[in-house]
Amino acid sequence: MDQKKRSNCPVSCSLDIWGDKWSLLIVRDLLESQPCTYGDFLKAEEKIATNILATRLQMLEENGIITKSEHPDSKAKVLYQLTSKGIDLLPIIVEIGFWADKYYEIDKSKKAVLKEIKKGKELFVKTTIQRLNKEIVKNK
Amino acid sequence: MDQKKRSNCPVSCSLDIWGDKWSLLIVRDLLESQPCTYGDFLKAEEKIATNILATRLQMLEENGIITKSEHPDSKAKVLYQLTSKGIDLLPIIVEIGFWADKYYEIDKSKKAVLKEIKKGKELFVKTTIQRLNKEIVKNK
DNA sequence: CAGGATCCGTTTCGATACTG
DNA sequence: CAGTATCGAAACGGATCCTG
Repeated sequence: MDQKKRSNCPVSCSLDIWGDKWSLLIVRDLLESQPCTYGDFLKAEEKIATNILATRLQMLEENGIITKSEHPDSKAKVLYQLTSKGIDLLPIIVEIGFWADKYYEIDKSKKAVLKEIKKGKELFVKTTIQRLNKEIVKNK
Repeated sequence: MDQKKRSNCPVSCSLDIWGDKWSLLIVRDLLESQPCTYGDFLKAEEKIATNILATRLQMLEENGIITKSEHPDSKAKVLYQLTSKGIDLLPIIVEIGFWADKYYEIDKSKKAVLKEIKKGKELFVKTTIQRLNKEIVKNK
């Protein structure tokens, strides 16, 4: 909401997401399987605490990266999903993937996915962004 | 040094750098102007505290992202520069730049640079990585 | 029962003073 | 100039408790 006073450097602008471990993992979870519930995030293997999760979800919403909406079935469940702005983070996550793949032992299935993406990175990024954007509308 | 026990997810692997505000800024500074001294980092507009800077430089060195070396002129000065592994972070920083440019008001000069890069991203990344790698050897 | 607020001991941050 | 030491403030994170 209140745009923090910050330098005009691109990196500096985006520190809320990239300068925070948990925000990064939330974005990753959403890019992999939208939409997610509060409980879905808690299930992730990195074990985020409930209060930390709540503050990060709020921050990401205020920054226009994600939105909340009701679950069609039960009011109790809340669905979180990326906005277009959030979806546009995909190319960055993909590049992080390439880098990690080069220097660390990563999961074999993830490795295979990255290899496929590399063949046609531009196309993959473009079509995935389109797909995710379409899915937003569906759940409106 | 001691590879932390961590999930094999690419994002999870690289949390030391991307999950920490200061590490990210250090990498940015180095990509913009190698090599840097301790004092150079302190001069950056984000005002990092000396103890924080020290811990981050140590961590980045342990992770093989940067190296320390003596200044040719005076022993008192220490030069920090990226390794090849660190230089390979460039594509990620570039993507962050594109994203920030799309959604935030960024510095005009930076905006112009990004526009140029966009025209030939692949080439820019490739030649810049080559240039930086050559410069490492020079200062050995 | 899912989402999330509250409490509280522990860790980390970060500003400044200080040392080699 | 390149770092350590100190110390109050802030953030973490785990358990538990509320609320619809």
